[in-house]
Amino acid sequence: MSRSNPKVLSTLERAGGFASAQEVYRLMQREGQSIGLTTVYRSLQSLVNDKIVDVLRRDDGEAIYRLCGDAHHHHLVCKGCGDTVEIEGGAIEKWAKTMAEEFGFREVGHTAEIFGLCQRC
Amino acid sequence: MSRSNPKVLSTLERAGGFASAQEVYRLMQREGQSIGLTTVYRSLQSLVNDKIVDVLRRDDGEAIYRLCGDAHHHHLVCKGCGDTVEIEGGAIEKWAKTMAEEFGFREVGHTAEIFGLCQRC
DNA sequence: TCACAAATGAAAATGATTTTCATTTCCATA
DNA sequence: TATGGAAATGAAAATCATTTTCATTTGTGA
Ligand SMILES: [Zn+2]
Ligand SMILES: [Zn+2]
Ligand SMILES: [Zn+2]
Ligand SMILES: [Zn+2]
Repeated sequence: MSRSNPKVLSTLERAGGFASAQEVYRLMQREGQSIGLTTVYRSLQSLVNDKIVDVLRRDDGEAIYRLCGDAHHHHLVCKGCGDTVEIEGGAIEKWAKTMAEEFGFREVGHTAEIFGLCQRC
Repeated sequence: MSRSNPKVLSTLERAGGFASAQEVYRLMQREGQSIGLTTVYRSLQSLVNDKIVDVLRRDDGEAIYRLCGDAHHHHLVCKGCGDTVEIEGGAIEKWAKTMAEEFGFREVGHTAEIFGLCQRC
């Protein structure tokens, strides 16, 4: 195993605590940092092992890395213009927890997103 | 778009209603059915569009297709073995509706999924 | 300084999925 | 029945994220 390159973590933070390996890599490139894509992948994997970040999957299958302990929230996204509202998910948090307990699941996470057409669209 | 090849659906059923495109393809090959991988992918996609199957992601990113009833529901998925439980989402339905109203969104849909480790894993 | 382990990254390999495109199968209508 | 166009098919190539290889560089303690 290898240790995580600290610049990868700080870039993930700067990206809003939520990005794919490719996105972290491109962001670092744009900022003029010299790093290899391989190192980005290895560092993110190492952060996952250390439980410093979570890994989820986008709908298209790309892995996205999420800083743990980040202020957890959900999104309301407009299908028309892409406008996004960050929303509180209290009801969902409870629901996820209840369901997981009921079926004996551990180390539980969840995804939830609402999409529709905003007033302007 | 194209219509689903009926043999793909019946193979998915025979596979226990839960398999990846590659697995459906290999199964059909083994059974001596002549079909192209492309057609398997297209048929599964079409079944997803028609809401006859759900699509989820394995931990490794591979898409798995799952036959499901037409009633709206959500999933509790094991990150370890892929085992899936269909669950009721009453709390979520209400939450999505409330949030959408609050922000004036129309034609609203949502996604929600819980993942963790099941008892055996 | 030296030796050795860890870190790095370019390039190649992998593997699922999508795209291309030429061919075949259907089907409605004359 | 013949025929023209639309839909379906699949082999091969392209795509794209991710992993593996491997040679090189860097760091560190003796
Ligand atoms: Zn909008
Ligand atoms: Zn939540
Ligand atoms: Zn399990
Ligand atoms: Zn729902």
